[in-house]
Amino acid sequence: MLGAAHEVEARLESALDRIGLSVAKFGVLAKLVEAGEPLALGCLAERSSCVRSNMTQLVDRLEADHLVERVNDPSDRRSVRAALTPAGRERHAEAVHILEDAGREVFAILDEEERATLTRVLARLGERS
Amino acid sequence: MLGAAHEVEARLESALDRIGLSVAKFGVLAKLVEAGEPLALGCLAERSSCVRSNMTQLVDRLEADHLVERVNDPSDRRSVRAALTPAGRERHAEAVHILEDAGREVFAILDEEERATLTRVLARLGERS
DNA sequence: CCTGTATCATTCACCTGTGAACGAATTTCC
DNA sequence: GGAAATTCGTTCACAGGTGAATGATACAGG
Repeated sequence: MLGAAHEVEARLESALDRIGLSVAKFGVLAKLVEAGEPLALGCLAERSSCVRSNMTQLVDRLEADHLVERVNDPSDRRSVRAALTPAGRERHAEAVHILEDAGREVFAILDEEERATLTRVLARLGERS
Repeated sequence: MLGAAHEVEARLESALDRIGLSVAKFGVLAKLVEAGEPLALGCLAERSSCVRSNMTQLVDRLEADHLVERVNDPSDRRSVRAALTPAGRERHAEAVHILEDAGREVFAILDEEERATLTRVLARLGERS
């Protein structure tokens, strides 16, 4: 039963791979775009439901790709915030289109009612941590 | 939408962790129990839908846990087969009980019709590689 | 027979995730 | 004001996954 999720995830992963992204990297870019301002790594980790050490490495790789930059927070010298670069914003826009296409393709085989049930059921399974 | 799958998987993972197993390790043990005989690593990888290099490492860890043993195949000296140890068979049986309990708990919040739709829909999403 | 070619498991480098331990900075509370 | 607790990001060791390269074996065809 769980294999289906891996299957779908692998599809999105390989679609994003064509522009040098991954689901994890896209998640970070999307949160930065949504916020509209640089976010602290701890905040990004929390919104991504992962541990901080993971976000450290993810931002390392995004920085190596020149999609985000680390900037210091003058109001809290412990904190480091991740800021989108112009390239990062652009890459995110491309990824959105790719994911829309991939999503349509994956769910095309379901009818309207099945999609609705799936969405509702998965939300119920996921909401209680 | 995909977050729900990770949530459910994390639940099973933490349940299995109590007896020192993981979903991946359980998968290998289950395939060996089902086959009733030692299986070549390549065969195990194919049945687990993963690459061979991954199975090499997984069997490394299972062997370190003394749950399986590598045995040579006299009919093909390239091949290495994984054989269940008595401890492996026993651990598998414990895991089956744990997973049954965890599965019941997770799906208890769905009614009969929702479970049926979910099963059918996920099978359709997963079957076309 | 022997020269390719295919297949086996392994190793390596990498990506994504976790948790524990750490140093540095900030709060909190006497 | 200063000691203690908390919070920040990083580093490390690990689990689990991928793909590419490699050496050893098996299996063609000529």
